[in-house]
Amino acid sequence: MDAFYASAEQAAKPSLRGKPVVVGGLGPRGVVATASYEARRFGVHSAMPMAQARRLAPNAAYLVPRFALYRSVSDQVMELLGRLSPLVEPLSLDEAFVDLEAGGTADDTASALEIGRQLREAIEAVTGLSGSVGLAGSKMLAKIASEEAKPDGIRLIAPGTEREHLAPMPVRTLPGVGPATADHLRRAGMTTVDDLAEAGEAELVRLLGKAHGASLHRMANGLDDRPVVAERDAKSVSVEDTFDMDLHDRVRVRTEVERLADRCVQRLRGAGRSGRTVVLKVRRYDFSTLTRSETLRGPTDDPAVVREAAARLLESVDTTGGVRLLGVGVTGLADFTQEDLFAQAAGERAAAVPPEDAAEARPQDDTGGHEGAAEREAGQQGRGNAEQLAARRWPAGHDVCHEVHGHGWVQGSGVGRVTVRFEEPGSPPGRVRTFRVDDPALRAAEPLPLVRDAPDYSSWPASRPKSRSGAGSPGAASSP
DNA sequence: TCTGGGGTCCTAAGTCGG
DNA sequence: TCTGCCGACTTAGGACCC
Repeated sequence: MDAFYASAEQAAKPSLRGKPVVVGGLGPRGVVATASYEARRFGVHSAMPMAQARRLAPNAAYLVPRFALYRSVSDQVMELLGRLSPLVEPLSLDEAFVDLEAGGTADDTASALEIGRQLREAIEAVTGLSGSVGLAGSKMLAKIASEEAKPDGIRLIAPGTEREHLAPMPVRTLPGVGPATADHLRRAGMTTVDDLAEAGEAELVRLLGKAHGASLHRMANGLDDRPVVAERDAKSVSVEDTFDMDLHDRVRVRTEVERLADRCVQRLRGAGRSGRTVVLKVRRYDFSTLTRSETLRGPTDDPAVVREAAARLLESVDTTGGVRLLGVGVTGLADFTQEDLFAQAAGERAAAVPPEDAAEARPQDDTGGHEGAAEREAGQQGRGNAEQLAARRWPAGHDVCHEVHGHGWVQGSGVGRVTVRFEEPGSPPGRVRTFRVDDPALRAAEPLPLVRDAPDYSSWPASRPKSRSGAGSPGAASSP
């Protein structure tokens, strides 16, 4: 999907269409998750610190991510992909590999292109958003093709042309080559994929190690036989928080570690899993990051056990100077717990904890990320002010409903006021009104579907529904 | 106002048991 | 019984991806 989060927000908020939109964490340490193509023209891109984005594009709309909305759109897209093949490998909410051959939906370039065209049409019709399609004989090349297709396009790398296609591209194009590896290669005089192919496997292994070197050499030669894997079990579960201000109080640090351990176990249990190794992550004031881990005798999903392991690990970490981020994770996942080993000890420990500390008693904290951390920091230290409370109750970009004015979204809040724009996906750009933050006529609302009365694709691809006007050719598909 | 959150994979060193 | 080797496992860190 193209600029997925930002595009979804533009589809949901007609007044933002054609305007720069930036989605990400809005706290002092937030980063950009997605920038719309309009915002990219100002130089804003994902992973950029939000403060820098605001300097580059001060007039863009800045919104908090709404994962519930993105997930529902993602489900719709994945459902369409599932119609093409049983082998669909999601990479994230907005990207997936599909093995068309295994699905019997395409077996040559012509049929693949036709299916790709139909898919883009279907995605646009069902979600209102544009997606790009890359077609090739391997995952690596399909991914490269889809990058080239963006935004709102389709691209095929024909069999037999792989090497010549890749040769002039920068090494960063290949999956697995990030800033560090690229720098390493550059110092060895290699900047293009062709340089890697010419260097030979032995040289790359010498430079980058066995696994990385060998796989890079194959990739550089256009060879990639990794299969599309439909279902992959998660190998770890973790939660982490970056604090708006560094934590200095050791007691506070410990409290946060225990909270994170509880949240981690909640997620673990939600997935029906247990884990054997507990990992503590600490990012210090100077951004240096260290991890400590402890392997238990058997897998557990007991909050008290994970909490205590994490607290023990914290003992071995020097936090003087301040803590910027804390994280707790569990790896070595299993589908069972070693109750015979843990039930008794954990039971004793749980009985020793005050009931309000039990995981079940925790308030839901599913907004994810540092906003939650910011609120706790402010609240716990008694520095919570009206601004933060308003931002918490009325997050920028979230849906609201007003008794008189209907559906809208929060444009901003502050000084005891919340500003709402009243519009919804199908409506023309709406009007703005301001209310008191505690106005009883105003309440939070669920996101509305981006498309109403979408055509029925339940028998696609065997037969296509009548396309709506304008969706007939890929070039005419609209890009939000 | 520098630098999120949730993951995966790889490497290397140390330990331990056979 | 002593020594060496090997493999498995644990731990920490780094790189990468979306």
